[in-house]
Amino acid sequence: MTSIKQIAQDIGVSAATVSNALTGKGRVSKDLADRIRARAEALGYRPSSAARALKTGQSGILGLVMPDLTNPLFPRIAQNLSIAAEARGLGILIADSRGSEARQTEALQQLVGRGVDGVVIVPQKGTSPSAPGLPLVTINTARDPRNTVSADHIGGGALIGAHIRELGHQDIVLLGGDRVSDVQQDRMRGMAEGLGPSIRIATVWGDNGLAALPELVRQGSSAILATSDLLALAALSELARAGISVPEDVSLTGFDDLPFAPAMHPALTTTAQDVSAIAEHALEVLTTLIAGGTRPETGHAVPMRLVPRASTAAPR
Amino acid sequence: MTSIKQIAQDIGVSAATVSNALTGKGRVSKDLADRIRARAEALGYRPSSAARALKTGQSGILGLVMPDLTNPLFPRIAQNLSIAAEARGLGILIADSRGSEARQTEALQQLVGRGVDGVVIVPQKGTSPSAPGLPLVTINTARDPRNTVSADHIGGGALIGAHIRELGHQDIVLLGGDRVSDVQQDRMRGMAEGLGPSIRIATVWGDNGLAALPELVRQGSSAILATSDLLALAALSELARAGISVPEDVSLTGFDDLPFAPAMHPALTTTAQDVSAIAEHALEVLTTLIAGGTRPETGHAVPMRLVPRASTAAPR
DNA sequence: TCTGGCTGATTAAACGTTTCACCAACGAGG
DNA sequence: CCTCGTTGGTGAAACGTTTAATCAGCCAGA
Repeated sequence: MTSIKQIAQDIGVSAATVSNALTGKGRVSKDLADRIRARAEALGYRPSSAARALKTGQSGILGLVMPDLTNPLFPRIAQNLSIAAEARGLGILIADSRGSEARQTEALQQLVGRGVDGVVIVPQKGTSPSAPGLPLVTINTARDPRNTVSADHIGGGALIGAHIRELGHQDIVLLGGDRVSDVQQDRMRGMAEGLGPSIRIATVWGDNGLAALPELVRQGSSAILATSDLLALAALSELARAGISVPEDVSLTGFDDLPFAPAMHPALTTTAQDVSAIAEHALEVLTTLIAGGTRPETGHAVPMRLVPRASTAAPR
Repeated sequence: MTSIKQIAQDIGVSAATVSNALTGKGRVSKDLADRIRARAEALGYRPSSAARALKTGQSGILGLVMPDLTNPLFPRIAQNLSIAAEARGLGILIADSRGSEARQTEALQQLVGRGVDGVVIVPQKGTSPSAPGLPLVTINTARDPRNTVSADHIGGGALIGAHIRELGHQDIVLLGGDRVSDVQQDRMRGMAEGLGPSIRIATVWGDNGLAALPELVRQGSSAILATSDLLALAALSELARAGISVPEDVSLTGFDDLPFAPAMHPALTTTAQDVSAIAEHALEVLTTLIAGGTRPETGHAVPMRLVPRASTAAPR
């Protein structure tokens, strides 16, 4: 354990001077500062984060609370957040809110107990958590009044909707997985907007919805728009079982461009979100919040991008 | 900020007594201890982790280094590790080693700089990182001499192999994605073991391998064993393009039981690993290591489980 | 009555930084 | 020669815990 006073003793100066030289804060002659830095380097000196945190009240660590790490999108958020944090010299402490809202607030408490400087949270469906006195940014959906940044789910849905409309489809099925999710609601709303008024739209949910797809296609629906890639894959399987082929008999779209989307057959038309931009913006807001800045009054929506592939075509 | 001396002052005792009462270490009368705890509770007291870390030299935080969070298995490791850590009152700081080995050692340095008590690492393919003086456990494959715990990839492969053998297949294709990966090598070895000696086995890799599949099936191969679910999905698409159907014309298996495996058509036969058991064991070893204990001389292999689904059947 | 051994609590130092107030030296301006 | 501002550096306190050493009572046994 090389400490600051080790260096001070070696060089023959006071500990305060070493601290000043290393942090560049006080007044130290150029020459002496160089010698101190050299000695620190030679000793492999690492400042004790604990001591620094104790004195300054800042730990340099941010918390990240996520509902369920098994959702394939969240790891990407975590990764990009971690990259963005590192660029700012910060660390990321993870906490899993595992389904329940109670667990979510507990996780938040845990993090403050560990002395994090701020928190990024992807809230449980339908909740808007907050912690008094703790800088906190939310990644959710524009619908959440507390939201700080999110992908533009409505815009992404509109992209899909417009794509399908331009192909000439007139009779559409919207397939959702979970009514409670704001995100999925927004995607659906966007799809409806993108499709426009003169198109017939049916909306179905979950497993019942999946089971109903073949019958809907037989009744004339020519495109199925799912609110997630996983749902689209399940739909594809359901259709295959019924002898319906994509995109010949019916077009199919997903959402999120998960790793398996291009590997499907046919490759899935979907929309991708710029997760790194989301992470970057979240951290930008969070750091200004920590520095005592003020939260932007309105959430920021990062545009999504259409990824057209083989699963969509003009109707027969 | 309620501190320990706030409580001490309120009750009229010394700070040391409060500390003793709260940690249960020194000698404090039952009655006084109760009053102190009550007051602490009322004030919403949270001990300063920084101060504690400074004094004790233990931060209560573990580091987790992973090669690439987008690999769908790693989030599950992270999640289970986070759960196991929390049960022990520890936190998890994540670091992404993003592909390069240089980045990996840098991430390790970062973590020690932040004062973690120990590290769990999933090493880059082909590397065996270590950090002097830092308790460290590795989740990799039995082949790595430094490995601490892993799924039994060989055993999992054997499970798949035996399953296929029992169905009566005689001519098999093994499909790998990446020659460098120890994990994939082990899975292949296990498959070969499970299949036994009297069966004809061809091995192909990556995109070239994928492209060769239809021809191999036409030449008589009746089962394709992939080293990952994603690869299996890609294979399924390739076969569909060639008009080959699964499992009628050829059986197909994956590895890992990712979320999309049951949603495929046909649902994919695969093997699942007990990630929570792996995480639990990793943390068990790490905590004893931190407590000054000694590392078990040999790595622990957590058995995998066969998940038979519709993508495998007897050959025609 | 003295010794010794408990019990319950206190004192003070220490962990490694940061930071504020202070100081010595020095050259310049009057 | 005195004052003043600047430069380069030191001293010491403080952040909130933990912990070893100490101490005041008190009771039991000799």
